[in-house]
Amino acid sequence: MSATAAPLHAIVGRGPDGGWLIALCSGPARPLEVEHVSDVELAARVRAIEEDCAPRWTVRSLRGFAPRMLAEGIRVRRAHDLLLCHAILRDTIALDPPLASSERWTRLDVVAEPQPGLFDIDGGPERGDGFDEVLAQWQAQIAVLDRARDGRLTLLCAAESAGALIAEEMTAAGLPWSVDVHEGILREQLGPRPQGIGRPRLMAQLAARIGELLDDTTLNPDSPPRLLRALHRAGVFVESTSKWQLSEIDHPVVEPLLEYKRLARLFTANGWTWLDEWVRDGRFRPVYVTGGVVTGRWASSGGGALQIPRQLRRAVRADPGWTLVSADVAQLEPRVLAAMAQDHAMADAARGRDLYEGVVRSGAVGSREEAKYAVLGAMYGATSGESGRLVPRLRTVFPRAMGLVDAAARTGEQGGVVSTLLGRGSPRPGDDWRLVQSQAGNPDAGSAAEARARGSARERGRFTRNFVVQGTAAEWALLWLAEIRHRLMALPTASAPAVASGPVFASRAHLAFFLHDEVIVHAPSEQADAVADALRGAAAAATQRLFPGFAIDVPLDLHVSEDAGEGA
DNA sequence: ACTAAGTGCGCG
DNA sequence: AAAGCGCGCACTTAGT
Repeated sequence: MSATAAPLHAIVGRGPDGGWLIALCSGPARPLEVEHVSDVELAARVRAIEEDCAPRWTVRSLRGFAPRMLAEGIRVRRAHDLLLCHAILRDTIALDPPLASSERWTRLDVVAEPQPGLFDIDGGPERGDGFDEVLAQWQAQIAVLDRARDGRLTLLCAAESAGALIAEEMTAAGLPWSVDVHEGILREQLGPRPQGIGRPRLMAQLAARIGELLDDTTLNPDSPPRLLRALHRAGVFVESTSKWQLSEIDHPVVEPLLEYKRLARLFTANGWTWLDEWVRDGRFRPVYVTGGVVTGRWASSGGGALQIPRQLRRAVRADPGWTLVSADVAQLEPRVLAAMAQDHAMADAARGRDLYEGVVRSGAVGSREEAKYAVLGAMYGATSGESGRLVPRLRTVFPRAMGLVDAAARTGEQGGVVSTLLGRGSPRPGDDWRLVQSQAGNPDAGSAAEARARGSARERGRFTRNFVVQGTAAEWALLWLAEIRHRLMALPTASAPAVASGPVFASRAHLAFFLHDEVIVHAPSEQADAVADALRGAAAAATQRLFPGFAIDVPLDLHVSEDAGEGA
């Protein structure tokens, strides 16, 4: 490698409509060499430099840069996304002062991008940054990271950027999706595809039956107010038409109504229209919005990628000669809580596959069901009901873990900010929140104002309580993803037939889906075992990275099969 | 005719 | 209108 000899390199390329696309190759401090290249030359230069020294490519947004490189068949190994890292470093409380906030480096909250392949979002090249501005922001971020006492924020920025790279790669590769299987499910559940407007046959039949049972043949079950009135007329006194309320009522209309709701959901959210719009060439290509949730979780835009109903997972099918390796973490969040709080008792309970059984063994509660309610209630801030009743029992058995979430809740209630393990900060309370709190402090404030203030304080406490756990779990997941990518890149290319996953992934095992604590890898069949090892090894590595020196089990449920259906 | 808010349900 | 967190999307209704 000639990396040490090469100067710090900046490539400045013209975007399609005259803006700038800038990539800085960072590395050890070296003289800066700026190279202007035309749009046509850009890909070739990136490829050459990547092969030469695998730098950490620094760009305004990987959402602009990565898809373009992938389309050219180029895959960069490391990157730094200035928009995403600006958001982290601006809001962190691990640094005083944090990075200066700048409008110019704040992601515009973006509209869904209907046509994958365009990259004019998030102020990509078209936003018109000057090179000096990008360089200055990069230097500001590097300076802030150098000042940090430990490497946590640096790790977080690297993981966040790796995540952004992976998100673009997964969109490019797509999730292999069988239109035939999907249509089979639709036909079986709903009947044939309706021509033009109108309900599918089985939905229409149910709607008619509901109308008869409620004595209103013009009733539209899709209208909650009318449905509620019709239910009341028929003597069904529910307060809303939600399914959890209906399911507690004993009346002949309940069954067809719940069935109607189930089918309506399938039809409107994942019916034929969804297939037409989102599945092309046997691939579902959702757009992931990395850093889209304040906790650091990903959001998605379009296609409801994060809400694929489990009943449709059967439509996820490997291509011939390929297989799907899926893995998810059992009870990630409480495991992360135990480790970040250094709670050895809870880590003991977490030993093995089922944390809830471990909680029972600890003696805190009597049954697995109770353990589940108690643990979820602890992380979400339950105060009443079954869950709220059980939470206090955990305080005596797991004082450190409970102390951590309780402290986070108190901070939030008082208007403070909390932080994940790697240093992502929670948002400050909004003006309206503070107004409500200060109004309650006025001498002439009524009891209603005080109740409102208490309510919103507790609400915020539940948010910050959950933030530290959800956010740190998201960090574990990012580290896992990055490590998976790294290990998959080390596998040889396949002898299996090439698949329709774009130039980079046609012959390589690749991440195809990610959802908070689970991944799906599309891999040549002969590499199934190697991929499974990679997923397990990556999980162990992520755990070591995030919780060095602390023993915590993070077991995976792993499946290898041709489809990603339940229990496959 | 168009938009914003409310409702309900899917996912973790 | 879940108790108890975080999301996205489709549909209806109320408001302009």
